[in-house]
Amino acid sequence: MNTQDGLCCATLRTSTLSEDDAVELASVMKALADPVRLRILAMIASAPSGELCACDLPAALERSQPTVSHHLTQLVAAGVLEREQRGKWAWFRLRPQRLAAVASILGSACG
Amino acid sequence: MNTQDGLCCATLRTSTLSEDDAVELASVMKALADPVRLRILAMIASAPSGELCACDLPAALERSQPTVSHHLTQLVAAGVLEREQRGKWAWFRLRPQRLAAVASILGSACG
DNA sequence: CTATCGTATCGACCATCATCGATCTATCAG
DNA sequence: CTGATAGATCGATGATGGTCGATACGATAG
Repeated sequence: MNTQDGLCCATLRTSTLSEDDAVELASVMKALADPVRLRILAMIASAPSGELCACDLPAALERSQPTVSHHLTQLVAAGVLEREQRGKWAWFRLRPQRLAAVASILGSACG
Repeated sequence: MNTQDGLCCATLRTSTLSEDDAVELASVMKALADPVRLRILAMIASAPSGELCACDLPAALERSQPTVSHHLTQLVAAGVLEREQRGKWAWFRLRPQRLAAVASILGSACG
C-alpha cells in the first residue's frame, strides 16, 4: 500500500495489514458499504457516456437532494468518483483505478 | 446475482443494481469495512496453514475477547469465513468464493 | 440587479455499531 | 464432580452514519 495514490498492491495474502493500512482500506470499503452509493456506482458504470448528472439522482434513488449530495461527496472523498462542474450541473465519472485496487486486494486473498 | 450462494456474476457495468441486490452487496461490503475485521482476514490469508485459532486474536488485535468474538461472528455471517470447532478451540478459514465474488463485481466496473 | 434553478452545507433525529465488563456455556484435566 | 479455560451472549455506552428540512451558495436567464 502507500503509493502516490494511496491503495496499491498490498495483498491480504502476502502481508499482514498494519493497523494504519487496515484503517485506510476500511475507509474505502466503508464508502462502498451502502446500498445507495452502490447503486450510484452501478448507474454511472452502466451509463453509455460513462458519466451522470447529479440532477437525475434524487428521483432515480428515491432520496432527497441533500442525501444524494452527501453520498456523492463521500464517493468523491473515497477516490471512487470524480466530479466535474458544467455550468450549474455537476457530472460524475468513475475512477476505475481505485475500484481496481480494492478488487485486486480482495482477489489476492482467494488464491 | 442470486445463485445458490448469493452474490454471483452481476456486474456494476452491465446492469443497474436493484435495490435488493444493492442491499445484499452492501451487507458484505459492510462486513469488510472495519479495520479489525480486515486485519483478521489478512492474518488468516497470510497464515501458513490457512487457518487461525480465535485464541490468538485478542492479543494480536489488542481487543477484548467479546469484541473479537463479535467480529468473527460477523465475518462468518457475511460468508467470508468458516468456523470449525476443535475441542475447546475455534479455528477459522477463508471462504475464497465470497471474496472473489465481491472482487469480480468491483473489477467489472473498471473496464 | 433579480429571480430561478442546481448543489452544498447545517442542524437535528433516529438507527446502527464497535467496544467492554459481566456472565453463561461447553470442553478438557485432575 | 471440581476447577480451569475457550468462546458466546447480554447489557450498557459512546460514536458513527443515513436521512431530511431549512438554508446558503453559485451560476444562468431575463
